[in-house]
Amino acid sequence: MKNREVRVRFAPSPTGPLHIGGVRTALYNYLFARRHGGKMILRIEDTDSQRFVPGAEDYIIESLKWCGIEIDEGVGVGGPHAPYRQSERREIYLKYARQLVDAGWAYYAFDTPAELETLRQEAEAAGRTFAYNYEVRTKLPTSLSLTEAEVEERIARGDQWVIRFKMPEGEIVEMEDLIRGHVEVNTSTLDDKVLYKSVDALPTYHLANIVDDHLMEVSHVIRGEEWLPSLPLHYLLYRAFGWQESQPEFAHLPLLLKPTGGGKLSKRDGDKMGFPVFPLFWQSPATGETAHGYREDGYLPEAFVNMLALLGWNPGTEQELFSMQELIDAFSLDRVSKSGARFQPDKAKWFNAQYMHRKSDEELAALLQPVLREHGVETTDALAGRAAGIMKERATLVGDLWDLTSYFFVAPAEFEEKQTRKYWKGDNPRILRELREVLASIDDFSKETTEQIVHAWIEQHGLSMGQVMNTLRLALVGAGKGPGMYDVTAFLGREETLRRIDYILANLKPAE
RNA sequence: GGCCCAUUCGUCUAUCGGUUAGGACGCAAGAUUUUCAUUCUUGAAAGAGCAGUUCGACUCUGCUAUGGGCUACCA
Repeated sequence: MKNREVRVRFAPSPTGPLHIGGVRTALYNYLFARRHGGKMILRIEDTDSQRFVPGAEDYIIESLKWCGIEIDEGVGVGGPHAPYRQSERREIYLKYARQLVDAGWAYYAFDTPAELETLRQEAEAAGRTFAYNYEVRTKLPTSLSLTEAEVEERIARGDQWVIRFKMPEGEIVEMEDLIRGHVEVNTSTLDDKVLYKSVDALPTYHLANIVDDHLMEVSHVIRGEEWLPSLPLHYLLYRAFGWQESQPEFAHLPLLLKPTGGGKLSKRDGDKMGFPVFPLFWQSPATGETAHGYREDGYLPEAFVNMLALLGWNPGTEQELFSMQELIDAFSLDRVSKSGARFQPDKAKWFNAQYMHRKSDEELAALLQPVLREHGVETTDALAGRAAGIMKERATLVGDLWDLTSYFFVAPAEFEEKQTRKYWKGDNPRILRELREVLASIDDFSKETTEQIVHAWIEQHGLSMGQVMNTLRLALVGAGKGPGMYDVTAFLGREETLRRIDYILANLKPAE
């Protein structure tokens, strides 16, 4: 299928919050679509009525929106192939399942769980692995072993049934994966997967997925590696339907692994090691259980997306910081790696810090204002931006901004003990009193002028720079933190600077 | 157990038969410094093992080992 319109889909199941692995899959689909001028489809695969979780769909949509992953077609935006929620497409699938039965590619099965269990135990007793395949299907009540009349009767009287794919025996399926290359599998090692179930009148993933991808004219299926084992089934389904001509190309993405130990990344890892595995905060409607999200934990979406993009893909250059547009321009499936990528929380922080450092004062004001309000501080955007701008180099997460800038807005009422012990002793209070008079005489309280005058005064009196500056820092900040002192004095202005000095002189007893 | 996929510094990765195996995170040391950071410099740190192909393998092939995924009327 050369030169056909690129149409990709992200097709999550609404069984809970979207995991960052899922976000990455969505991102790669999006980048691929945009890179090739194609369409990005969002399809909700809610064919498991048992595992449906209310709110999960909204969560998915909001997560993608936060990341800047735009949907061209699908749930929430509509499109020519609507509906895009599989539960709303249920009447479509039975027809296709029956088509397969009629063509001899599938069959009705009436077996009960008990019957299956008996066979499973027999197999185990004989030391064989149980699989529902060519060997066992003839031993069970199916449309292959029953007469047509019997089948019709069972269906008519309301027996539960499923339609299973009749997996061929001893055939080599040859497949091509855009990331992994040539893969082949012997069908004898596969089993007869359920395609449709009468209990809830819904298809299983395999059927719904193939039918919808075909109907929605999907050109490339980009999904997680956990789907690789079912690729032969999917190939066979395209063949059974006679859709080989329009069969999409496949790309199976490497998995995201735990930071330490083995296995896929899971929610528990995040809780245990203190980093989010979800893009947004989540609260389970059933248990009330909550989970951290990158957004609420103070990560910027650009940083989050940048970090995720580089987990399993690289541009082949040494560039590490990418805007979404740069990612789109550089993205290519053949630079996606084959092996699983271990998630690294430290790197996520590093990326965020890089983006924090690059924010303008205006952008920072928008980030800081809500935090300030939370702490009861009312100030202008200009001031908030200026304070954040002075301190942004020290920030990793958005939330760091409060601790970094609070003293610009709130005068210290208490003084850090360590700093007090170190600097509020000996001659220092007296020196500060003298410094107060120097400062009081300065008309132009700009950073440069103040620095010039104070430094000259320090030199003239043969004082220690460290002693004077840190004592002043204690007075103005209340602790041993903050930017250069003249940033603080200039921001505070003369009146507030003097007020804070008077306060410490009047209220803090020198240490001994 | 069976099937499939994978395997370069601790981690993410570059290398597409010939390189002093490069970069980044993290770590260590140093410089800067008025606190805390930032920044800069430097350093330690890798081709799973064994065969084979080849003049020459990290790169190709096979086996082994290890890791991972799948093995539901879940996706």
